[in-house]
Amino acid sequence: MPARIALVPDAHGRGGRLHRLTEQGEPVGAPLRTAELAATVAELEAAEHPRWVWAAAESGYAPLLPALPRRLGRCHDLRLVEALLLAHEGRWGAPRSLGAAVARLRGLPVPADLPEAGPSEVQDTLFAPDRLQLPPGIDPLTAVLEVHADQQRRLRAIEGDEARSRFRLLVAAESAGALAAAEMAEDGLPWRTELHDRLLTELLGPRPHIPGTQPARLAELSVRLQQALGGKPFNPDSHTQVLRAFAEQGVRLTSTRVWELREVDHPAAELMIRYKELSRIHAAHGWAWQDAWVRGGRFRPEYVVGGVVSGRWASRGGGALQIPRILRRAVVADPGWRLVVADAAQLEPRVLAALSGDTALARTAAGGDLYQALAATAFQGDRDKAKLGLLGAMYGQTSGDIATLLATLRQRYPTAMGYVEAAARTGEEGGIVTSRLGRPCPPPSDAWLDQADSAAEPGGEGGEQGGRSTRARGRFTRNFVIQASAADWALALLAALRRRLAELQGPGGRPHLVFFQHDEVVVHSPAAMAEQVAATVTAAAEEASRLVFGASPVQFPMSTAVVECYADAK
DNA sequence: AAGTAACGCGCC
DNA sequence: AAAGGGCGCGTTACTT
Repeated sequence: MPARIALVPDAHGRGGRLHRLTEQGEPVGAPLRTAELAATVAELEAAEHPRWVWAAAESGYAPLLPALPRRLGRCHDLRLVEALLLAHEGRWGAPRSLGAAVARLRGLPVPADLPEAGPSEVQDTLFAPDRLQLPPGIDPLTAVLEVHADQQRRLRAIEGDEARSRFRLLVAAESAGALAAAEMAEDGLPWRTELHDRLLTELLGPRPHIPGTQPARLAELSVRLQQALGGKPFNPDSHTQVLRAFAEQGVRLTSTRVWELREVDHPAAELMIRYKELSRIHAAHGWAWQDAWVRGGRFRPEYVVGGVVSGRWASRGGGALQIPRILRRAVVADPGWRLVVADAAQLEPRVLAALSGDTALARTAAGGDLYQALAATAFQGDRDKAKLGLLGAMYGQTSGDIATLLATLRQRYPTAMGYVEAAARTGEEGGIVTSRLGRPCPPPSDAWLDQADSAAEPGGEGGEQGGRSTRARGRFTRNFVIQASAADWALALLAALRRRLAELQGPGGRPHLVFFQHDEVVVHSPAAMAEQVAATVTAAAEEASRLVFGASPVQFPMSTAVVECYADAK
């Protein structure tokens, strides 16, 4: 039975073409044409459970979703895999569209990737540019077959059995992420506009009738600020004007950051902090945001799989990954439904323990609260110190009182600390580090070189340890191995979870993922199934740990809550 | 008028 | 002496 099916939607209408493939990418039989692509795909999914091969989920999957009775199980997303392979091959600048990939294969001029679509373009699929970027005269299905076969060849050519099988796992997990991202964009996060409204009104005053006007509470704070700073009018949103206003009262600030304002002994400082808090909510997540991003009781952000070099996701529009905690009050399950909110407890230090094979740290990571356990063994029970020290080790921080904490960690956990320090050295020397599954970091870039120029050691002490930019890259690679391996794990979790959720079906409906944020998932579930979903999340986390880290003794516990309102989780 | 830099804050 | 990883996004200030 053929393992894969390539799929290409028609440029117009609901039809498309398909072609069965072997695992290696050789076409089997003749191509199929259908006038109802979604229906045909659904039939083939039920009968053959293939791995679907498409140019990109945006064009190959998202348009089918509304008409598909069930979600698809597996895919190979050519654009995401192309990006992974190009990075693996060290070709960082190269475009990754289907058209670019096929042009490279045929020795044609390689088209640049299109800039990412804005929200207006997303709505307007009819006139959306053809994002496949195919060179003229090349049939899209032919291109899919050629590029897929080439990618399978490149995957087979990866040196080392272990490295190759890990990278294949990465390819599968990244592709599963494409499925999950498209599905979450389709389903949306339950969002109660009336609760959001009420919250905004409590904080800011009623919604201004005239758009662009300041809400009452902000206007009032502006006035009080002005009075507290000598009465001269100034714009509290302008850094320069704020600095000047404070300076005229004899308060010299180097910035308008909140932490700096907190240390200022002047009545205006507190007002300024409050103003910044509220104006941020108004500007970033106020009524304008709601109008733009919430429709039909759902917040529908657009996720960008692999949008961060570490493999973390990014989002486009709506700031999906930066929703302030206070706004979680507006995220409420539908009647008769629950939100199962689960996050991996202290994911990154556990990843460090598993990555480095530090058995002492792994033992510490066996129980519930890793920082507490670490504090008990190494920091006389001081949890804050333990946390600060470990985070410092993972981020490359060396300031303040961190040094003694780091020394303690180095002594207790030489293997783990040696691992991050080796990664930092590799980075400082200009080398490449990779995640557990083989996602590589970018090479030293102009950004780091520029930083070297602009920061050219004004102290003049000369760099026996190298310059600021060298150390910055060391911090980057030090953190990369952990952040990117945590992203590997999170992708594996997501893949395992969506597969397991697809097997659950209750009378009230089917539980589905509605949110994913680095180390946290939210599942919208019929109330009667919520506990089962919680157990499924735990099982998925165990599967992810086994897949990514093999037989490591490190545990990756999920802290899970079943709630109606997102704000009530933890 | 439109694009870019800098700032500063939200999330992990 | 100081030295903290990754993003998105909205604002002002400045450049072209």
